[in-house]
Amino acid sequence: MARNADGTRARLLSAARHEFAAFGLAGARVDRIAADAGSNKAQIYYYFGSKDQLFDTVFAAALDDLVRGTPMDVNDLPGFAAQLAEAYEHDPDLLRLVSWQRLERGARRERRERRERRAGPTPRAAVEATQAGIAQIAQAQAQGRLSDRYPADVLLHAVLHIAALWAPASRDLAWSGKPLPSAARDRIIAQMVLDLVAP
Amino acid sequence: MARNADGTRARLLSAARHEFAAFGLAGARVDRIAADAGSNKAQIYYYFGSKDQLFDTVFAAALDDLVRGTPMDVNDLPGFAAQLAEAYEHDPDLLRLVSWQRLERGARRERRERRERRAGPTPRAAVEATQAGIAQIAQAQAQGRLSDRYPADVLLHAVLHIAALWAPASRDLAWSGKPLPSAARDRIIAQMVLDLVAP
DNA sequence: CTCTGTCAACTGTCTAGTTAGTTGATAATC
DNA sequence: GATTATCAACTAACTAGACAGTTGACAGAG
Repeated sequence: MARNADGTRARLLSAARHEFAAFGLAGARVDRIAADAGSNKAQIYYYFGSKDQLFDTVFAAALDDLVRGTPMDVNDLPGFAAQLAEAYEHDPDLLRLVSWQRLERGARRERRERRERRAGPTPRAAVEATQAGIAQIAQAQAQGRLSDRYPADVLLHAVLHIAALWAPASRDLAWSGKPLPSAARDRIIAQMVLDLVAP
Repeated sequence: MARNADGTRARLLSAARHEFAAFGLAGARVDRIAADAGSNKAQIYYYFGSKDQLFDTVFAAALDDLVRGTPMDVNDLPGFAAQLAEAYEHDPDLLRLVSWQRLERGARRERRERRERRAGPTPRAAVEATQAGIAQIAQAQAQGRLSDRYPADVLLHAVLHIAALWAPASRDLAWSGKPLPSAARDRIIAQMVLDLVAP
């Protein structure tokens, strides 16, 4: 086997991303990740330390990628939401990872676990982008370019969730199942956001 | 220990509900459920057949309770959303169960699992209520009492998600963390729904 | 030679599911 | 009304496999 540290690391990360997205932290199998990456289980511990740390690394990378790849445009929140929806469609693992992270690595009391498993660190780039986004929205509201019916953080939160409305991880019983074309979906999402932010 | 089949079954269900809400299907421990219920592991298999079936039972009961306890009022969707939000606040396990169900029991391809674990059945009462709700919304739209900017199923879907905006399982990085009073939260949710449904 | 990357095999623990047997209530039999 | 049979409810102990994490050896590159 050719020696290639960066390549192995990247293959492990990619395999871990798929595995965690599919099965979550508790359901993921370290052996499966190693096998999928064409590597060895020991490599995972060599490179990432533990299963939990591997998950945190995968999650942080995914979120940072998303934030960098789909920057918020405060002057076009409807378009931003539509772009997000397309990112989610293009990579269905993304929102699943987010959901797993909320459920399994969030700040819940975790009544009693073997090892005190503390919540994972939040990815720096994503946190900063979010804070900046809230500030921009607040400013636009102050200038009357956006409705101030809602607090800025609530508004951003709502926009992010509306963008995720079509993701498989959001589907509920109200879902007819008939697949809406991307363009139509984007139009609906943009219109909904417009309904919320129009001054 | 007094013998009480119904009581034991109920205690097991309640313990399972907490356990599954906290840890999900893969993370839940059958032994813990039995211990919490003050019962025995074998009773779980006696009453429910398997861990998966126990989860499905818990989930169906939770969803049916919710649907029955918070019926949709097509003439007051904003109020309906606010009521939902209060139900979610009152029982934080509810939306966690829904999230776990989507992630772990949904119709995903499940790349390869030991046993062919097919997706769980959808609770009858909830499905019927949802279909009825969509029909009512469509009718109200046809009569001009609700905006027809959005298809009826999309509208209901959006309303359900907006109601869940404040649930811990939805919190993302845009979340400031400062707890909004229930009344203020309900007002915001109702306003958002109004923005979407006003003709 | 030595350091880094790699891996097969191993370990101790955990876990879903099973089993064989016990207990208590109810009901039939004398 | 006492004795016995029956069955549902219950339990402790067990099994077989799965799992996260470890080790020690080995190989290629500088």
